[in-house]
Amino acid sequence: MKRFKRTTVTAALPYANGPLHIGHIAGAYLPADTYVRYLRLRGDDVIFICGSDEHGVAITLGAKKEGVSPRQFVDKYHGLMRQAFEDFGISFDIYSRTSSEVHYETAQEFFRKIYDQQIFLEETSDQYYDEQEQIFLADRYIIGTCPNCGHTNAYGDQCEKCGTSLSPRQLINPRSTVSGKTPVLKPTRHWYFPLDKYEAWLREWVIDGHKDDWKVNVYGQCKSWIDQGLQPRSITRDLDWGVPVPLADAKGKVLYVWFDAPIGYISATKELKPEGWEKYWKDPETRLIHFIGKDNIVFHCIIFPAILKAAGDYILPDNVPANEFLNLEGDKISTSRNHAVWLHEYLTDFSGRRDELRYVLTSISPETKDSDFTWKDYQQKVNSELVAILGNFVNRVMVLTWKYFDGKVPSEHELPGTTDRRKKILEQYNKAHDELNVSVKEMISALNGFRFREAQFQLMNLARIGNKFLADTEPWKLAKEDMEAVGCILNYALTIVGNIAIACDPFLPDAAASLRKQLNSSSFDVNWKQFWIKEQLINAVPQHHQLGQPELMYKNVEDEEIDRQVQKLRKTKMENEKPASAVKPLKPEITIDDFGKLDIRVGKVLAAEKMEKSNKLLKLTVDTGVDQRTVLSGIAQHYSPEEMVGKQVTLIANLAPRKMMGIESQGMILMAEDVDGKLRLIQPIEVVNPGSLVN
RNA sequence: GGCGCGGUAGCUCAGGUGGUUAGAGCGUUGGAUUCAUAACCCAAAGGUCGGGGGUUCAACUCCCCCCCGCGCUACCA
Repeated sequence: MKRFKRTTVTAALPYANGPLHIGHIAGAYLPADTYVRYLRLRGDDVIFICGSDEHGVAITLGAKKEGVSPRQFVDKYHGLMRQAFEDFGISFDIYSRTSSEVHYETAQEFFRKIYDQQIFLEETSDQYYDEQEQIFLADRYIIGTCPNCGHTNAYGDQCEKCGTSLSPRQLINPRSTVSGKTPVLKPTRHWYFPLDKYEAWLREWVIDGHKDDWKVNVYGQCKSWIDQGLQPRSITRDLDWGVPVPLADAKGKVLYVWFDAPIGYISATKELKPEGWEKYWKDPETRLIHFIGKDNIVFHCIIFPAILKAAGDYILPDNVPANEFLNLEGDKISTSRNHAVWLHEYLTDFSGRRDELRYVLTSISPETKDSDFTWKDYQQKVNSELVAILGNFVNRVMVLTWKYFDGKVPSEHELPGTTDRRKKILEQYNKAHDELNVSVKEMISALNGFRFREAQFQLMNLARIGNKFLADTEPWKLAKEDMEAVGCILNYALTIVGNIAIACDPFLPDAAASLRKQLNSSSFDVNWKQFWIKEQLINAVPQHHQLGQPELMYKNVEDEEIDRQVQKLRKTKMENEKPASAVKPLKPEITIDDFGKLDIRVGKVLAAEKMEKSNKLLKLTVDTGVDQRTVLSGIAQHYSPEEMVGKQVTLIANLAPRKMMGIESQGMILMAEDVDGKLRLIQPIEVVNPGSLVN
């Protein structure tokens, strides 16, 4: 394995439009923090970079909704997230933001650097323009009727109701959300990054170069992207919030958020180390690691590396340990539906219990597949693992040492195996020692491989072995006959406790602090680094040392506490379900003349077949009375081709034809949409002649 | 529809290049114990390894088909 001098660790920049929830934490920040803490303890040169991602249309839209400026809007959420991270103990070296001055400079410099090499493509295309406000409308600023489900407030990039991804031109009756007016198409110029030109290079770097050291989910996702063929991607937008395109003739253009956001890692590093930042990004002996969620894979493994490559002399990520998603009580976490455990709320409701959340989230870390957080599970893991195994073991050893030796670490010496009892103790000691060293090695190897679940399990194993060692040697029984043996046992038990204090630091920093206090270790814990270097048990606590007072590290989570949380989630769920079943409001009034424009008539389906390569479209041949024509209809999930044949249908016959998937559709079949989204055919109650008008 | 990842005990997960009775932790049940936050320790029960074919002397492990979950992507007048 290649040796590196230093490591740059980044955690995905959270988007500044809402608070943080446990999904964010489990996905990126907790594994990153654990990893960084481990590297620091080992004495490595490491920096841990993060910050708020504050640009993009969603921010401007959110600001507008709250009636504040984008600046005020991001200030609020940046502050909130920053505080929550800090309160939770995520140990960033810097938590910056993309609205900072340094970032503007860095991002513009990047653009210029690539621009000057004439790598970008420039292209003019038609986009919707709001004439009243005199601005081009980004996809999110246009709403209209969703062509799929008929939802009247679908966004230009996606319909929130049916989840369909859209382009603005697909919307029926597009409206600007800024003025409410109908936008017009107008040409605008943008810059594109020619990803396609980097395909061969990416293939070599990712597909050949990282087949074995990247996680399969990450590798597979990249391969899928590259194999599908890469397209040039537009990297600018018409917007007044963002990093301005640094060109004389680019007024009103800003860098597209996905281009500027990852550069934020570099800006933040500059802010942290104005002088020495370059070695963390340009020295080939620096290892770059991105911690992200799976939604970010393509940006960090394909697009950003290509940009770094284009900019020249930057290092590329050595690994991108992306996690899958965390669910909550069996459902997806959803910010908009408020189905989430918010970090800042957890920290209030469970004050002083940061380790508990860290522990549970790491133990269910979605490393290989989506996982599920439940409060019941949280309670069980805290009570039966943190309290019963770890906390209890430490407490037993502390209490015993105080009881028999007034809190003074007993002498460390070889126990002569002069009696059967002592021979047995020696056996138990050897057994425990071997097992402990195996766990230590496996823990460290798991940390190196970003397998934090496994690593934490091995940490707990130390306490498990410790408990068994006490049960096997039974010092409380020996106390009546052989205090020398008791001393040896407790000396070793304290060694285990000391090594746990060292080992738990990356995972459970509060426990580590408590243990240092209980062991009163400030005079000797500088030596603890050896544990990480030797990768084996060390003599962590010197003999004759005076211990501190025992303290309980964890307390049981009571039923009432988790009941309250479960109730809270249930309540928001019920509130969410109400509006979902509501009937849609009336559309604006129209005149009889508006209605008269529509040619609605009854037709008969002569033939029906499934459209190839589409899971929603049926291709219908319809007898309209005046002609036979082809109509494509998005009903394949509601009706099979067989059951459509021979059916009478109602259609709009004078709708402008539209080509879909290579075939022209001449008309639109009318359907009733039930509250659950189910589509049902509209038919006359008796059979009528094909071509009968509907008035 | 295409592509990617996943589907192993109640829960969370291990199971390089196929090979004896499929493992761990937690939970459950029983036992033992009292130093300890009714914790710890021991033992047991519990799985047709998503389903169906195939290759093989032998498949959780290889191949094909199907089903389910998640994601990306196309498309939905």
